[in-house]
Amino acid sequence: MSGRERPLDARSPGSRAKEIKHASPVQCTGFKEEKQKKKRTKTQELQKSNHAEEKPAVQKTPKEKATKHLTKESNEEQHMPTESTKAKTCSSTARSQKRPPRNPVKTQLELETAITPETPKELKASQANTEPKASGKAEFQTEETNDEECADETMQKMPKAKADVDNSVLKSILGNLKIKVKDRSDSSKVVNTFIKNLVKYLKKDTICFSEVEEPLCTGSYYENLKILHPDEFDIMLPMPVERVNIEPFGTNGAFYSVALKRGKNPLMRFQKDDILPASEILKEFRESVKKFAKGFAEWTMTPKRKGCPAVTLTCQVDSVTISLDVVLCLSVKSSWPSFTNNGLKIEKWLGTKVKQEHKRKPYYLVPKYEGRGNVENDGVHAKDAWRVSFSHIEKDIIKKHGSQKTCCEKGGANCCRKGCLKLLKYLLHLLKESNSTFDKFCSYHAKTTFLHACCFKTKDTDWGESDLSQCFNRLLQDFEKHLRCGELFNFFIPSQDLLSGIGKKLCTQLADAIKEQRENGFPIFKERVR
DNA sequence: TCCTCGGCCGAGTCG
DNA sequence: CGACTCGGCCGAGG
Repeated sequence: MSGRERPLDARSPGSRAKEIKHASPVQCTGFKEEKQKKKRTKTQELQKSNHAEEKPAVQKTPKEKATKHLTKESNEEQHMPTESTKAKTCSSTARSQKRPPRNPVKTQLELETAITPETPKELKASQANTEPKASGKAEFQTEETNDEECADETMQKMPKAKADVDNSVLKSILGNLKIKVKDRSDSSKVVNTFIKNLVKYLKKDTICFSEVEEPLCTGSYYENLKILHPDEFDIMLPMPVERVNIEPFGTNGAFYSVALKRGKNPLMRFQKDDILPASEILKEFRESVKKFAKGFAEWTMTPKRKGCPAVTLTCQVDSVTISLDVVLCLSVKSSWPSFTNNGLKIEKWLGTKVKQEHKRKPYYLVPKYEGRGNVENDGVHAKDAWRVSFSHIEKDIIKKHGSQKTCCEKGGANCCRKGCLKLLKYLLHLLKESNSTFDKFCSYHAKTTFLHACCFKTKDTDWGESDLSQCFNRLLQDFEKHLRCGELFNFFIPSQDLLSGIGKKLCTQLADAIKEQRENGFPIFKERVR
């Protein structure tokens, strides 16, 4: 895909907006083990000596816990603007195409037992239950239907039993998608070490990038949405820009030409004719990373890809090739571009306060363009345009996805939102693998569909843990609808249609493929297991 | 149930 | 005094 995500803008928090400085994950890498040991013993000591007063590690009683939470929340509110955010890029898409295919799912007892024998039929049958009889319109109407038709429990149980079957199948698939602890540990160690040192290097040994801020870890790995292997990492390195002028590049509101207003920003040296040329900055950044990476023999630079904002490096960890996208971006702490005004419609889902908090965060600009770099627009080359990114907001929303604060927390009800999204991503991944003409679709399409769906079905009870199958099917139908009408608007920038660059025919094909899977009990999931 | 990682904060240290 | 580092705690996930 060619880049397509777009973030919006946010009102700047004033001065403190930045401080993403403290300990980033990256910081505490190498010492982690030692640290943790120490930590543990220390904690024990503390507990013994009961020196604790408030925050001590003692929290044994629920009461204390509650107190803590409260404190924390209030802290959060106060520090809101500080929260680290990340922007994500589309790079992952391009990357996924290039990455060596790996077999997704390994056979697992769990799955086999769950799926049992004559899968297709059984699944199909069960599915028939979950779905409304006719077309896949509003699945949720099933509920109503049920209410009407079957007032008595037995009737209600029937569909439920089948739904349970579906759920168990899907859950076992989700189980297979989990990342193993050791894999996660191994790869995060490697990545964190590299990034930590890269940032140090940029700060101390470069001029242009000396002001780089704490890394923003974005992308599915850090959203706990990564499936199968921890093999893709997206790290954004923000450069603060105090005052900038941005002018839309093109008409969809996702791309901009950027000019620094006067000041002593180290990037100023790149500015020509009131344009901060993305291509040159990216080039310089790439050089710096390259220079640094020479000291890390295990990491290999991958060739530059046109229109891709990331500098990608790969590293072999055990049998897995990890790819790390490092994206230089501009961090803008002023209000989001006006194209975002009608986006991020999360009021009914997460509330207006949450929305306001998000909009006070900075937004990011990544050196990414669409189409040919030579295309000119008001004297600006496309390759020098920047695309807005709101990955940090996406990450935050996905982490705090409940309409109730306690959703998926201890003591709160669990929902199946993340499960649904993981399954959708996985299905898309498999379909792409089976048919290379689907290359243009990417997981960002899945994520965007999901976010829109959350705004439509806003209650946590709309995504009950036990309704996984129903919710997943509903999400798939949403996706199909978007595909059939060729419209999937950027969640932050509604004027950008993420499907606009993809042929209508292709969209329809994908919709058909998904429908087929849905109606036949997802044979593609099963092929993987056998 | 216990462990690891990521995220956040405050204390401590350095310049 | 501010910038940076370290250590501790917590939640999510496995």
